[in-house]
Amino acid sequence: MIAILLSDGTIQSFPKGTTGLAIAQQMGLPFAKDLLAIEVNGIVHDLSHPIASDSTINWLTWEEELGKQVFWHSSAHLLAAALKIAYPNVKFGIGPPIEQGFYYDVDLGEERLEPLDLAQLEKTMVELAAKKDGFVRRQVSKKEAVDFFTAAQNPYKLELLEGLAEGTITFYQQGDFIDLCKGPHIPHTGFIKAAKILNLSGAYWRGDIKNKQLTRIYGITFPEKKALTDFLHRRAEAQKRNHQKIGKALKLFTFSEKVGLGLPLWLPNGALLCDLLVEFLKKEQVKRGYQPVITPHIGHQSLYMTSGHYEKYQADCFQPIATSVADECYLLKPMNCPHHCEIYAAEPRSYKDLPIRLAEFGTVYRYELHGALHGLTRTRCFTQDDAHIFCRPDQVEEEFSRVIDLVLYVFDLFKFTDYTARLSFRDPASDKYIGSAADWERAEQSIREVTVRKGLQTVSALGEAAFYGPKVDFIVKDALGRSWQLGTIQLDYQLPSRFNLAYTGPDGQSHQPIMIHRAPFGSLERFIALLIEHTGGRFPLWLAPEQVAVLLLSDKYAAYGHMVHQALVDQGIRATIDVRNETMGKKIRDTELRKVPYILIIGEQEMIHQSVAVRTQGGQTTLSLSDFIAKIGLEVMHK
RNA sequence: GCCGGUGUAGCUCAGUGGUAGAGUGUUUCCUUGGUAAGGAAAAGGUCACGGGUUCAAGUCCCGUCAUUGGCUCCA
Repeated sequence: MIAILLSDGTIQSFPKGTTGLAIAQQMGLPFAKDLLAIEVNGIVHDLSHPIASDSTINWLTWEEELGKQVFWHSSAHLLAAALKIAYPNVKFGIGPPIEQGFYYDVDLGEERLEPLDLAQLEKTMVELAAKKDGFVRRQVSKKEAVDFFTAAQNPYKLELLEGLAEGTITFYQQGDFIDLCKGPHIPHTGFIKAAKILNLSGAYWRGDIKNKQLTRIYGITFPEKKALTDFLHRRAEAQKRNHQKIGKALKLFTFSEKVGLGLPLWLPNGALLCDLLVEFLKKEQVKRGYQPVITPHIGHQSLYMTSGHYEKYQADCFQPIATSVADECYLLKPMNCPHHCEIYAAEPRSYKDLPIRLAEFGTVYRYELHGALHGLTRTRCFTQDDAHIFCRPDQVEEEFSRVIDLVLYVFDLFKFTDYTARLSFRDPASDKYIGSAADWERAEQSIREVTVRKGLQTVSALGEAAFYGPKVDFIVKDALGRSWQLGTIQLDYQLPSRFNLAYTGPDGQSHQPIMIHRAPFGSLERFIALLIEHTGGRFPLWLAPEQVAVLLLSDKYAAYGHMVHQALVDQGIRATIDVRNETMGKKIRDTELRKVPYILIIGEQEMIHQSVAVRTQGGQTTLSLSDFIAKIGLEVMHK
């Protein structure tokens, strides 16, 4: 007998080699029929997996994330089986579950998937699922596996097999369909009640651009039809928060082919938003000891050779700008740091001067790949809320920690509560980095210590570091769940060395400062895009391009209405007045669609009492004009 | 850059080979109103662009450009 520690904390004895399914049935669990898989000592297994020794178990159903992952992984197999019926010559790559569903990378050879085929695929999947075929696991020898996929003429699975050791290779079969797979899977296909193919894309085999591009089919499945309907509904709702749609509706920004790809044009409302954010952060940075600097949009090409940016990112820069002087070349700046390094170098620095924090809202230009451009989140021209802190080694942790405070302050203010702080370290196997291993070790260690001390919840990512140093990136999701890096803090021992930056220490000797690159917003464009998606365009009062709209019930009250409007404008409130010949319902609707925080209705009652009828999202109330002005003044001040 | 989708009025979109459409916005007129669409009229189009097939192309085919969903990249 073995002892099983159940998720409710009790311990029970079961025969050695029992399975999750057997335990659940024996215990008569009410949710036994919903069980998808079992976690044994932290590892997810099939319900039919024999448990050999004392273990801690955890039941997995659709309600658990891990359960969903197993469900979707099995669904990928179901999709593959359906594909195999429609395209007998299809060759399979990999088919993992993802955060929302799953995909399968397939090589369709000469065939092409048409949108009409997708509906058929969904239908086939549901039909196959209804057969309730079990997912049968079978351990096979490497030879058998190689023979199988050689016969199937599948180079992808053969390549995967090369990386697998004898004794670890398993096949899963449901119905007629057999796939190389380590599992685990749900008991049978019958759990899958609804399927949707979401989209198609190209995807390089093993993520390598040098490899063949396969067709990636994204899909999602559910244990109930209604869950699929709900999912599609939520998705459609999320799409309404798309920053490009709202940006157009609220006249925030636009793009013009004639100006150029990925070059945003800020309309008055959007420009106001930019200005307000810049003004906010400038004030905040003054409080925190930053000094503003301004640098040109171009710089000598050689400047970027010195920094190393040109060597690394030549292809991602706009072509160098030639002048009438031979061999003279300027680069549209892809980064602000080299300029800031030269400002640091402009005068001799003492250890007493440090830290020096140079801040600039610097606009940079990067020639992003055509296919990578994406609204305001990926542009070829964007403004970084950039600053570079030059400090002594003994100041690194303190400075780094202060920057974290600033980033968190900003995120908190804008209610970006659901972010990931990613420690981006180098991949020791890669040669894309500059600088000594010792510097990197020191820098990564510092970042680890500071983030731990700040109590920041972090995830680590190897290979995500900048070429000159490790960083902490603050990542936020958009309406559709795509991740975008906003804030970033980067530690850099390399540029100070490349630019020969120095300060005189207490010992009278020359020392090299350490640089911290940081940007709480990251880029204004991207930050605003995420702000739009998070607020649905309903900005906090202090940021709303139009804060108050004055609506006249009829032109009989025009004189009072204009007086109210002017009083608001005089107080620095962004107010408009609607004098159109329209019904009140119409004016309110139009104003609500512009997501104006406060609507003032002016009619006879208001004129008599020198008051305003205030309509907000929450409801309506009547205030005296002066009380209203005082109220929103306070609201703006407290953000 | 690569793989799919899409491109029709300022905006949102319908239009499966036979005279270019709707809603909304704009302009003008009527209506003078109490919390999300009052009524009428007018203006508004090189159906992204270029080729091809056809008696005939917004519609079918090819190419280009843009856009969108991904892949790759992201200092």
